[in-house]
Amino acid sequence: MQSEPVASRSADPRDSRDSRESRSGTPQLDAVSLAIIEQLQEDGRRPYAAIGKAVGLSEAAVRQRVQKLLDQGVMQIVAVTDPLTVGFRRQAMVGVNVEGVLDPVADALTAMPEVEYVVMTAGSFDILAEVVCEDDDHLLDVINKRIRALPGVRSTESFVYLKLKKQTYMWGTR
Amino acid sequence: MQSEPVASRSADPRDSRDSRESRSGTPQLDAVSLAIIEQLQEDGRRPYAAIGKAVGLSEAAVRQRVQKLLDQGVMQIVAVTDPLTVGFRRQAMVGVNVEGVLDPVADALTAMPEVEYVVMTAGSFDILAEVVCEDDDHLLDVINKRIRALPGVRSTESFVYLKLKKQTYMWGTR
DNA sequence: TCGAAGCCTGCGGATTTCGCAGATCTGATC
DNA sequence: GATCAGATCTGCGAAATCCGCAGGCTTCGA
Repeated sequence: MQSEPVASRSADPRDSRDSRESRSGTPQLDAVSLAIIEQLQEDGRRPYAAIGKAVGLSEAAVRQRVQKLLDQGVMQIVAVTDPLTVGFRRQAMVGVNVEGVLDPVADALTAMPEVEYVVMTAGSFDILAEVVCEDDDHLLDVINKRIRALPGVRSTESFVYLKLKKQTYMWGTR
Repeated sequence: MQSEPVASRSADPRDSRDSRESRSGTPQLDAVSLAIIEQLQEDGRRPYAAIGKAVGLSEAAVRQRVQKLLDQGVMQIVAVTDPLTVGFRRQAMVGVNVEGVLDPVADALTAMPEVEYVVMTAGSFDILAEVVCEDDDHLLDVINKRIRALPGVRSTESFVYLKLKKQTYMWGTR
């Protein structure tokens, strides 16, 4: 989860227990957990026994691993849709430029229910945020009154969605 | 199960009856189906009986509706993760400017396995594409050798991800 | 009026989930 | 090297869930 180089993985006395965490707090996943995730990326409701057969583990072991992955927040099993199908008529990606530290702005964006996706980036924007709204008024309100009003926000640029062409969640399956 | 976009729906002339389609080919969802989707956005593995109790339907009815929603491609139930956690070290959003028609370029991007997300936008980019790669070399290769090489691509701008702050799939839950 | 289609309910039987106890393995400590 | 603690896996009933199917109700058009 961190852009930090993983190079310095020396003998850290602490990271013995648990599933070995890097200093960024990101759990280290072994090949079996990756295989389980891959199975669930194909079908989030696949039975544990079927997954177990595919990855070479018992049903109970798969169940425990899945539960742990969910608890740790490594993955979530959810229904995804095209928002346009579900009644949200306006979506946009908003590029944000920030003065000073990024985190307060990123946290404020994260707290907004209309914001589905927040990522800090390197490039001509500091933060990219995806906004899902019901109509133009709503979108305008979120961008102009709420996002641009945040302290530290220097400027924003919006990209209104015209058509969603692809949406996948299957890295690992390739 | 398919890497097919959730967005694209088959404009089949036959299914005029069915659950009533608008001319965009998008199935019209009633309040109950929306409520079911909402339940599954909270927990993709929630039992049908529990969903039925929440939306006022029998277990079998929920099951049939869910199956239909999946078949129609309205929603998918999948595991989602932060790719950085799962071993993909470099991600970027790529803004693309196109000369002429957009669709050939958008389709070419959609066909690339490293591209997870493609959307046509209004604004200073014509297309936004999210790229998931294993390392810097891979990312560089995709952006410079593959994307920029597409016929019709006038220019691109990349935003390398530093940290994913938020990722939700819960429209309707608000 | 009739038939077809869509959607719902109820109901067993097969399957899956769930909780738990015991076995195994690994690393840390002395 | 002996031992202990923690984590993980397996096996196994009991409970819950999933699944297919038959039947009822309603709508719509011939």
